[in-house]
Amino acid sequence: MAEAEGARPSRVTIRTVAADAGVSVAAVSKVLRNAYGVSDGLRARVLSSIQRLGYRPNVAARGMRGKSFTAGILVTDFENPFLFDVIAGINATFDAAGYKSLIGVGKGIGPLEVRLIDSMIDFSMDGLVLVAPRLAIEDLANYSRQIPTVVIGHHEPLATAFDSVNSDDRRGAALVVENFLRQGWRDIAMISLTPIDFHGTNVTDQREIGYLQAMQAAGLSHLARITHMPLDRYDVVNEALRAYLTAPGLPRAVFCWSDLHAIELRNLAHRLCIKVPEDLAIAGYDNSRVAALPLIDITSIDQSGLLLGLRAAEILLTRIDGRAEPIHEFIAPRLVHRSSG
Amino acid sequence: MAEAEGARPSRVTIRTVAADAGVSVAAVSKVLRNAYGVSDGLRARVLSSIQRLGYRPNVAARGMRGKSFTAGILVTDFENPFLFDVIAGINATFDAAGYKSLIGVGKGIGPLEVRLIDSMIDFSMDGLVLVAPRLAIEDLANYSRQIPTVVIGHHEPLATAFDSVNSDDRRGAALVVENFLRQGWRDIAMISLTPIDFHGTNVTDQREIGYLQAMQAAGLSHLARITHMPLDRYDVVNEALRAYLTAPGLPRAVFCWSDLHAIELRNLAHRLCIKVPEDLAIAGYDNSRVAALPLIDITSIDQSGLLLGLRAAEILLTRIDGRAEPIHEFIAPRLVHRSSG
DNA sequence: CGTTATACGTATAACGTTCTACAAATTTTG
DNA sequence: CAAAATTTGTAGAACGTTATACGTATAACG
Repeated sequence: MAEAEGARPSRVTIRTVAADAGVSVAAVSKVLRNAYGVSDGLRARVLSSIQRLGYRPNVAARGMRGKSFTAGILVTDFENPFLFDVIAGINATFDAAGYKSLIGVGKGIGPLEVRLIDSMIDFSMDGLVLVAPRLAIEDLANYSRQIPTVVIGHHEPLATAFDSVNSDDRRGAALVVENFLRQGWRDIAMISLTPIDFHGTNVTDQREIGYLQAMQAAGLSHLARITHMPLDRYDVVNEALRAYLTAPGLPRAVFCWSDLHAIELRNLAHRLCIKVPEDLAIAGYDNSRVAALPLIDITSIDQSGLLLGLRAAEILLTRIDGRAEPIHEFIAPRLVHRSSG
Repeated sequence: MAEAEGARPSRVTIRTVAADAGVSVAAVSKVLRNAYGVSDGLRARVLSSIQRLGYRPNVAARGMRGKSFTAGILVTDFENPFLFDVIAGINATFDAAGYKSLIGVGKGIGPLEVRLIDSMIDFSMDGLVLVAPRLAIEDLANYSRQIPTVVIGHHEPLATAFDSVNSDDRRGAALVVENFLRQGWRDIAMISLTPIDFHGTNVTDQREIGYLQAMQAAGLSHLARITHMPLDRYDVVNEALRAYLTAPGLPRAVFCWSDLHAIELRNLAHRLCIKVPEDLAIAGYDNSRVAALPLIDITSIDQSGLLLGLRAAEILLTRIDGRAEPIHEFIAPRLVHRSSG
């Protein structure tokens, strides 16, 4: 395949279309936005010109005055398989509404997230979906005043400038405890995430509260204990889990903050000849594909990422349309039982 | 936290800065682009105003005349963990060059990919990195004439309008065959991907060629056989693999197109009491994190996604800077040996 | 000391849209 | 059938930048 070298072909603009159809630029714009005041004849003429020339409105120029019909999605990274479903859900809603989305990867680094959001605003996107942002709370408040924003995975029920959609993390944690109790285990511990945020309203806290409350409800407060671990540094996690398994006072059952912890834990248990679930029961969170593999097979909480994404996008669209009152919504989690506990 | 309701604050523009610094808009623009003809005094004044007001140039407006310093990345989906490294590599290079990236998820659906690329062009992005695009060849040729483009995971060494960076897929396949041969196995089969593309230059073909050539080099052409399977539909894959394992004439060793196949295969073998690697040796591709888990532990080819991404971004930057001669580069793959074969 | 370079700034026309006025043509009224 | 109301289309000013062309000071030259 050999294509012509040299200058890139000049773009078909609204002016090209107007000239071709023999009408004014304004008329073409009206057709594009299907605004008031176009006859059927004119519309047909313009539409056929658009078709013939393969015209596409320039989003950048469009955004400078009106809407760009594009929203930005900010995620931390792709390592967490849960995000895949969330994004699929968001995009499904957007597709149906004629919106497009572009994704930024913030890697959980505050300053990078800030830059990406800046970038999205600068591209005059119409709205933002932030998934588990690590932003400082004042940045979040600040941005949401500049651009319609929906947050997933960040509890802040009193915020008015942005909306949120969350899995009911307290309920999720309770589901795990109840599941363990049903099997007769009482010595239930939790492995949670090392706090990284400065504020006290995030997902991790909710799950810990849910765990503690469920233990209390069962009269087991004295057995409840939480160990914190990071998620990002693989070797650190591995070392910490190994220490956890070899220390005295190993619990009967462990509720892990993420499948990634749970998977690692089952692997290590296997190596150390600790039988799962006979000696140690394990449950994870996110119901990831790996957890479902027969060789791994870990009980997990399904957050229904798809639904979270769907709703977040729907809510964003109404916020873009001018709604001012905040919406804070919860999605019910679901426990998937497997051989690990 | 309660923030003020109502109108979103109006943006700080280049005009605001100019007024604040007591200079012309043009002067500010010059400082921004560090163009010729600004005194140190003026620069300092403008810079301090920018700082104080928190001014950020609007990328959309910027892109309408000059560069937007943003590139688009198109990926198929996030299910394939290999993409994670690629994106990290791309972003590392971009970061260093003051570029930002926004990601579109094409889900391997041609029309959606087309829309996303359109969108990126419309946002006047400076360039495109396409990762394993499913685009029709004429679309690819067409787009690469409109905007600087680098493709990863798509072999087309004669293309002049775009650049490419690829893992040496033939060599990767050969590495697997050689590994199996070293262990004394001769009856080596391949599970490849059901062809989805219309053209004959893609990754899948390259791996098949590499496999066949390596078998031939070992005088084993008569034993070489390739079975095709899809990747997307989980249940279909599972069913196909089960049939594969129970049919007569099971090979001694299987080279799988992706870790996702290999993982599923090892799981099923486990269920069917086929010992790995004693009865059946398995190798995958991509060296994903799951393949590395002790409970899974599958021999795999590392494509070095990070390096692929790094180089692709570097090459894109030079193409944006005006290079006209095409670059088509290869990265050497590496075999990671594990217990599966 | 006049002439020429050179450095520094400024107006202002793009870029591709949207959208508010407004004019012209057509239809509906009384 | 004139007056009013409505429909249909057009100018042209934004939007926030870049970049060209052009003035001035100031410095260098013979």
